[in-house]
Amino acid sequence: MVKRSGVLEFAVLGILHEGPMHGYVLRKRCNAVLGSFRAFSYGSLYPCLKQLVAAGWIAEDTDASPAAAAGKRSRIVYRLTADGKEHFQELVAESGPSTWEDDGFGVHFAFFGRADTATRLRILEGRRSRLEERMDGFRAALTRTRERVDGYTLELQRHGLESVEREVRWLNELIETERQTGTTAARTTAGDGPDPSVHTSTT
Amino acid sequence: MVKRSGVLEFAVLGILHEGPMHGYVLRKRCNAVLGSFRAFSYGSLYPCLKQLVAAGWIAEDTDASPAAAAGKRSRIVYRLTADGKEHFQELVAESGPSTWEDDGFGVHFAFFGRADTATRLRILEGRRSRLEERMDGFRAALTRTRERVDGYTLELQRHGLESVEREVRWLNELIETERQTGTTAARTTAGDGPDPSVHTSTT
DNA sequence: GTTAGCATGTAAGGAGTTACATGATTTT
DNA sequence: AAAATCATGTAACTCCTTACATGCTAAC
Repeated sequence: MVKRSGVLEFAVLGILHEGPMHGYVLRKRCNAVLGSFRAFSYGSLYPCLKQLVAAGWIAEDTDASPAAAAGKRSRIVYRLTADGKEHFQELVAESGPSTWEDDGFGVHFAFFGRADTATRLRILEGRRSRLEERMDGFRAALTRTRERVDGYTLELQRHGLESVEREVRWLNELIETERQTGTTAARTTAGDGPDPSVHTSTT
Repeated sequence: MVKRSGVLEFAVLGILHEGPMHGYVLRKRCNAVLGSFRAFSYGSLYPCLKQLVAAGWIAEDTDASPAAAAGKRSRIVYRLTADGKEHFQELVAESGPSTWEDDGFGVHFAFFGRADTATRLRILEGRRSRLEERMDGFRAALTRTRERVDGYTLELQRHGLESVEREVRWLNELIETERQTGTTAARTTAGDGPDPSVHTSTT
């Protein structure tokens, strides 16, 4: 029983908003969108797709193109179901711990355009308070160990602290923008209606 | 067969350089040293310790303190063997992929003081070239998708790029220092002789 | 006609986590 | 004597990767 869920599931549902695809292109599209944050292998993608079908979030249409018609192994085209869209909206709005992790946040953020302003604000603020905790941790470590640790550990902690501080400033800007305008930074259209983002395109 | 290796193994061997300890304090010390980069649970620590014993990198001494002498479950004190020290030196010098990962790098860096200058330089440069690849990835993504993606994805990529650039600058400084002095930033004593770093202390 | 790349999958394993079980020792 | 916390472990599960197996189709 190889259960599957989490970040890959989320990404698949997110990508499928662009329209029906079969596994192969889905993975490419996925790795293109998530860019440098995460990459998935077929070994996890295909089993994940099956799970999502079983759960009812997506449906498979065995390719109806003329080329298929024989008894051959036709390509399977996956599309989002209504339930899947709904489920995705729940996931986007979710503020569970995984969202605050580094990985999880990158992926979540990649589909931010599909959440509404209130959700976005909540997620951004959640992430920020997580980072603030980390900052405290760094600062505590820095004062605690300043004398009895070698220069490298110190350097690492300093660099870590500065990175986190930078990200907090970034989040502050985003939160500010979000508060003022609600919808300036992006074309905001939550999960209904025609796609707010890219459709599969020639690359 | 629950195999174990990698970053936890590395951390355990690193920490045990400070002196013999039993599992409980080892984990605390570990999470203290690795601070905000990584935390381990007992569920992975204890099995890992057994593996390390089986491999001969560490040895267990059933606590010889007077309190134990009865038939009770005495606390097990782990100490590094000579083989273990040797193995750790190999691991520190290792430039395998996991070292360039974010997680792996933080942990590796935390024990940098136990590697020699040449090794340190190699690792720092390896990390840097990894980051440079990532930078290229970000830049490519930024130009590729500038028009057909919503503002959030763009923001994310920009922030990501800047973070990586910052880290590259940081690495450059470290590499520079390392090249000039070899041993200014830290009290450098590679894996022999008495400990270069902290001994178990009251906290 | 054979390499390259499209397309789908499975089996085994890796590196951990959570939740649970248990018992010893110290503090209040 | 009850509560906290020290101390050691196991079982089940998570979520993904690698390596493998397979077959189709387009390009050279």
